[in-house]
Amino acid sequence: MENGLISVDRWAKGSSAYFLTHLHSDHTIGLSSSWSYAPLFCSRLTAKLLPFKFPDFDLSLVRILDTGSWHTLSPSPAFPATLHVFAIDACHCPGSIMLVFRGEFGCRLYTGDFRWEPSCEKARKAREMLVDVVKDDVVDVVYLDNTYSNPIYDFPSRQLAANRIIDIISSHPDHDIIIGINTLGKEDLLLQIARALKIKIWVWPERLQTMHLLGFHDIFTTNTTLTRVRAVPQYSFSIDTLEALNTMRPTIGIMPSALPWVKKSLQKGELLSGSFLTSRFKRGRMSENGVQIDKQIGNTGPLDKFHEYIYSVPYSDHSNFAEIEDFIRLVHPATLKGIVSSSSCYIEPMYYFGRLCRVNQPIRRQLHNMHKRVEAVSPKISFGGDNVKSERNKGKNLKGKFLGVRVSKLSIYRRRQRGVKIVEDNSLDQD
DNA sequence: GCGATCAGTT
DNA sequence: CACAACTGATCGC
Repeated sequence: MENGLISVDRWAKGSSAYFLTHLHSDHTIGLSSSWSYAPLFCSRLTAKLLPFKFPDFDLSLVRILDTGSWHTLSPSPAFPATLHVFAIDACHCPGSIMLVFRGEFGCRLYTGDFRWEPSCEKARKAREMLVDVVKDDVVDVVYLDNTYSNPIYDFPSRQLAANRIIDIISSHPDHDIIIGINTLGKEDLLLQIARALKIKIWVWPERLQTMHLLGFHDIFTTNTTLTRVRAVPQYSFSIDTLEALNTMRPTIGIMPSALPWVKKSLQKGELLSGSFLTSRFKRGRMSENGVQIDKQIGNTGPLDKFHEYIYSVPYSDHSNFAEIEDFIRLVHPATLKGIVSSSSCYIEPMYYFGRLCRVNQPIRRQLHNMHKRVEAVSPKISFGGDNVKSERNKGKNLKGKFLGVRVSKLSIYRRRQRGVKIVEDNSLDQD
């Protein structure tokens, strides 16, 4: 397999520069404390958090990409090309960025994981920044966070979901509250809860350290006697946990996640015809006045009750279908590639968004026609993880058949790694 | 011990 | 069932 000049969220040897969009573990497969192949570019906040995840990481490799300005890598023995890169807040988790690259290969945008809601001020600013960056150029390729690039995925803004969660908590004034979170992300949700209910929030000790690194000093605590709201690792959040807790004190759990809600719709057989939840949230989104709608949503019945003690609220850090569509319309790239391909609901992004691309239109470069396209002798860039099924998996599947075990077709495609390889058109390396 | 991969969990 | 994100077991070195 070819290695490119640069890699994004991909940590195999062979590139001259590596880019990290954010610190979730599905984007750091292959990265470790002892990794040292080449300089690593990331946001300031990611750089700050990096040693916490990888304690002995060689920090002399780290290069900060502040958002809002171009950074240039000039030719040198270590980096044999000129590359311009621009980082923009992806609003996915603290430190997350999307990246615009300009080089011999043209202009390419790697979204990383992102959520840009129209109602989010930070996202609006990021969006303006992107408009400014690409306004005089054509984006040749968008590498897209296509996690939910299927119209069946429709869920409300994080603001609406947060309000729903706050309502659930305030309607259980005598209950302890457990909220499942991961090692990074959903801080805004917890902040809003703390602010709205004027309470502190318990987190586990490592998470408190993260909160301190993120600059939150007075909101979180590791002292259970100071608050009835606790954010716990999602991994330790289960029906059993909640049932055990309820033998001690009345406790409810809240799962801030988009998917159980999809599941619920599926169970009701309403998914394909448009679920009641979908239409409910659509009404909310179409309204001009978000605040009033918040209350409407918040006051609706226990539609998100998942279990006797558990509520599931569709709080997602990935863009929903409508937001992705809006994003593609905005960027209007020549073509698109998904960075996730393991989903059973996966549909080639061009299927839905191809009409928003320029593939069938004349591509006219304007100001930044920096170069002619050189016939690539070899791929110049290789981004992200590859999403090609491995020989090993194929073998495993065959074995399954041989033993008469019914192996899910999906298992062949199971890939946890995120990201994509970027190579020159028509020069895809074969595995 | 380390990294890579697989299996399994919410 | 699925998803993203994570933990833990296992294998090879």
